[in-house]
Amino acid sequence: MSATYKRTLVTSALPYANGPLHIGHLAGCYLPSDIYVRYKRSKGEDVLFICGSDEHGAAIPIRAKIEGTTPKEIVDKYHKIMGDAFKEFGISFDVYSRTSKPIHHETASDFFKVMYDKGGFTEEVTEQYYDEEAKQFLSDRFIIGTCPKCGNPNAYGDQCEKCGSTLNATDLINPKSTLSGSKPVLKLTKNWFLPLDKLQPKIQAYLDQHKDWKANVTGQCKSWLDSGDGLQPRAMTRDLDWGVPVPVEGAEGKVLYVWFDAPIGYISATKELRPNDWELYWKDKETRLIHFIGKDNIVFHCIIFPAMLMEHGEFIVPDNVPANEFMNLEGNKISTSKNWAVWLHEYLIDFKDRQDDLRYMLCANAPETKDNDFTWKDFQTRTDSELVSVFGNFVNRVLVLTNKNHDGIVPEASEYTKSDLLILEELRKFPDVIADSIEKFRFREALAEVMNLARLGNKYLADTEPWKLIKTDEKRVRTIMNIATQIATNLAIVCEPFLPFTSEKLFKMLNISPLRWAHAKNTNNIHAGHKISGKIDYLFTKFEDAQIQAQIDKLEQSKKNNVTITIPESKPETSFDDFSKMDIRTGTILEAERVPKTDKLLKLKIDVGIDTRTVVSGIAEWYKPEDIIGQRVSVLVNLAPRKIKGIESQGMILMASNAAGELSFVNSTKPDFNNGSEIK
RNA sequence: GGUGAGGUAGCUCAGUUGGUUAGAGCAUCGGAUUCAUAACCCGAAGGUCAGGAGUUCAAAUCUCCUUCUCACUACCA
Repeated sequence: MSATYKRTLVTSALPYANGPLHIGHLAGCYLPSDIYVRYKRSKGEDVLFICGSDEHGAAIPIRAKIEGTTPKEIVDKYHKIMGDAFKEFGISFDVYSRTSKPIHHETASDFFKVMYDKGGFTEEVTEQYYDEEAKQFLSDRFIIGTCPKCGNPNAYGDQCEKCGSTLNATDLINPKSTLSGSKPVLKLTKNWFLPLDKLQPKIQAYLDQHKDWKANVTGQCKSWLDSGDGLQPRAMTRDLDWGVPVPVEGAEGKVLYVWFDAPIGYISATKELRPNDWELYWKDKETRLIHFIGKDNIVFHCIIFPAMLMEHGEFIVPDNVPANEFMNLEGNKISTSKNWAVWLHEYLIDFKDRQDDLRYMLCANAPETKDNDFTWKDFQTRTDSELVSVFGNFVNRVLVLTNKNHDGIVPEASEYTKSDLLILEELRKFPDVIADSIEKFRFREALAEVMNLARLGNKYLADTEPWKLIKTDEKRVRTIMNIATQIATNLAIVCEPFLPFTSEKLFKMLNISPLRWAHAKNTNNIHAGHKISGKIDYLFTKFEDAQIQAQIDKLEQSKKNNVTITIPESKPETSFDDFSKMDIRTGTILEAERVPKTDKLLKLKIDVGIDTRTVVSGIAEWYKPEDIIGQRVSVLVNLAPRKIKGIESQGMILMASNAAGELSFVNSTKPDFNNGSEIK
């Protein structure tokens, strides 16, 4: 299929510039794309590799506000950290751009304009809050007010973090702008929507043409198309001042939705790289467009972006989106906020010049078909017993024998035995086998084949025993060592996409310039009489137990530290009057049972002194019903009753919540306090 | 609860459209060997393919049910 294409455009998901990169990013997206691109380049194919930082979206100004700095400082900081980490790990982007660049603003803006002029959007006018002092519309996150449901005075416009309910900013009582503190006013605002509902048949047809996509990818697309009412219109503009301004009259103070502008970043980065012929890569039917992403991005790359490209009209659409699943770490989900991660910039310090060891592990154990687990112990085992013992050892045996018996000069092959010819035949097969796996995006399989080539070499040496024969039949040994050296040379070629640093090192030790993929089919890449480097170094070394243990300890530590990391800021001042409106009493749980068909809810019967009442509470994740009978609790008793899952809840239990989101009962510490005692 | 993806050897994972005796690496055990980083090479053992029912000459693979894990989503007063 790829034979009909003249060139390939490969993109990697634009990482969001509000935090550093970890091994999950590498394993899920950047490493596979890099392997793919390096392989294509080695084959001499026309390929571009595009990436950059995603620097827009509401999360960045919010983070800036929290850290007391500007959005620009945030994105500058992380753009550098991420770009450096990619470079250090050999992720060989042809361009690493960023969406804050003028060229991107211009490209995204034009893209929107073209779609707009064609009537590609529907307009919808809604009432949104506007801050008259700051002179801008407020996105939901910038408004706080009293939650209409639980009375929490600090609910955000999109969600009340106290009761968890999803809100509209207009639902809030006493809304306040977090920008100026002033009371926002309701103003009509217009936003532009991509009518995905109307585009559904087109998207369906597009997906139907790509039955060869990975199961996890098609599965998720299907669930969007088939669920409920199918696709829904989605707003492509936001009332925000951080991003690409909407290039339409009457759109002052609006920017493009971050998910509209981010994938266009692929286009603007290509423009930046190839100002003269970028269109060849985006508009020519003979270009194959491939997006490497993690599973969290599937919907945007398989549905929304293709829809945008189709509606714009001039562009080709993605031919494949080989999304990976997630990588877990030591049995737990990787989490930036919980600091449960192996950070790339830290790995580079702790394990200097050992990028290929990590590249190897993350590819050999990549989450290609399902979520996988990374453990440090496994990492140590696999590098020790595979990279060191199989790959490195084979190369070392060849080089040491050559130096010892042949003064470092590659000996000539004279007569091939039958088994020699079989080995050479095997050797010639490897590049195609490996290539076939890479073309199918099966990188772990491809890497396993690379290792099999090293195994072939080890076996050949074990079978022919040149160190014994050297005493009796030097001529035969010369042939054997010639073949062994050819194997090592071809290994240097085929390992390059996966282990670029190792490949370079190996070519240096062989004292030849790097060869390309097509050469790997030859069995005489290194000529008799060639002098290899006198300086022989191990390609890989084992990890010390202490090094590995230190990493495990570091993670354990961050688990503990994490609890104190994020303590929520104190809320605005309140009055005693407001507080004394709350009627909080001590109580005792008499009965507890799970609410059917929910994960978190327990139905409780509580004696609060005044009466015995039913309370529904979202604590099932932390407490088992049978364990909390007789538990003393604090209950807000004058909260308006509310029906939850058909059960009327008559109050609310007070819970302490720590940084990890765990809940704990709050109660009076003297056991003989009677139910119904006031808490004030 | 809804949707999607999964459950295969002690561990980490392959198994393409149903087709001989279900594979690999690591770990384990035995053998051989010393050029090599206690490395390599040969061999053995190890599986009721989550459980059950069905379709078929034939099921890890297709259908249904049950169960568990993960992601998104709903539920949180």
